[in-house]
Amino acid sequence: MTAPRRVIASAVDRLGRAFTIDDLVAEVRALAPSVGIATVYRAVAAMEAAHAVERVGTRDESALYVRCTADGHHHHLVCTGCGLVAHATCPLDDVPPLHGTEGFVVTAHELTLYGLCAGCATEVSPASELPRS
Amino acid sequence: MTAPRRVIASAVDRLGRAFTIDDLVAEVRALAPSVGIATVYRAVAAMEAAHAVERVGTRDESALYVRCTADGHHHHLVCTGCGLVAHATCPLDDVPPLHGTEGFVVTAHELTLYGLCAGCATEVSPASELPRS
DNA sequence: TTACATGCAAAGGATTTGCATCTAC
DNA sequence: GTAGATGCAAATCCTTTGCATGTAA
Repeated sequence: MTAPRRVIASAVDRLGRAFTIDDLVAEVRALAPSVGIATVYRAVAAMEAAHAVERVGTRDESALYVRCTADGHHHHLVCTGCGLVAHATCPLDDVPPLHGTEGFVVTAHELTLYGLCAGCATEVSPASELPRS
Repeated sequence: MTAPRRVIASAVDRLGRAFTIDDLVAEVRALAPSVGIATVYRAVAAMEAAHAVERVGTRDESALYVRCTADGHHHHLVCTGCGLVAHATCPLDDVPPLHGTEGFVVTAHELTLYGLCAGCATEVSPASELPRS
């Protein structure tokens, strides 16, 4: 575990919300200005392989990630106002089969929930956007 | 409605499965070799705006699309073996709240189901992969 | 006609990689 | 000492855009 990796990991923790590589680079460089972009990309790839972060889509042509604190099968609830992320249990666990499957055997699914967090829900402007993919 | 648009639309129909722009360009050029890549990108963007196709993720760094035949809110079931796509009703319609939301108001969700179609489920090798995002 | 579609090539932008150097263990 | 990490710059590759031309209505 090298110093840049430590800085990157703590930057992800400190962000506490969905982030792009650019977001993360900015956060990292606030503390360690010399860290290269390639290093951040490589660190995020490693964290993704280790299930420490998960890609939840795309924002402005860039990959969007969230820190994955929960173990096992779960999903993410992303606030479209501020990017805050919460974990949610899988609502499909209780849903038996699936309609319209036409002989399909479902082996996996991807689910991301979007909404407004308690803070953003009470604000005036419903905020702009966040993801796309 | 120009000739290239017509060719592209029918190519999407003929594919009948999840496709990348490259897949579509190949299919289009089998019939109309002179069609430019930019035209395909523009046509797909128009079809996406018209809800005729939907982006369901990424495969090999390229956007992955499916043709959207159903109206209204629905999801897609993508065969990881052959890319065949089926439509599925939303299994979350029946699921009331959500656990672990911590004050979140859910306004939208993205769900894509993966599995094996009837044909691929009976084959020997479970096939490789398909999406990523 | 008149606005929109097309094709080509160039541009843009995120992400990856080569390589020499450095660092953790 | 050695494998892996780093940083820089160059390279990749998907996607978009400028522009002159073509085409549908």
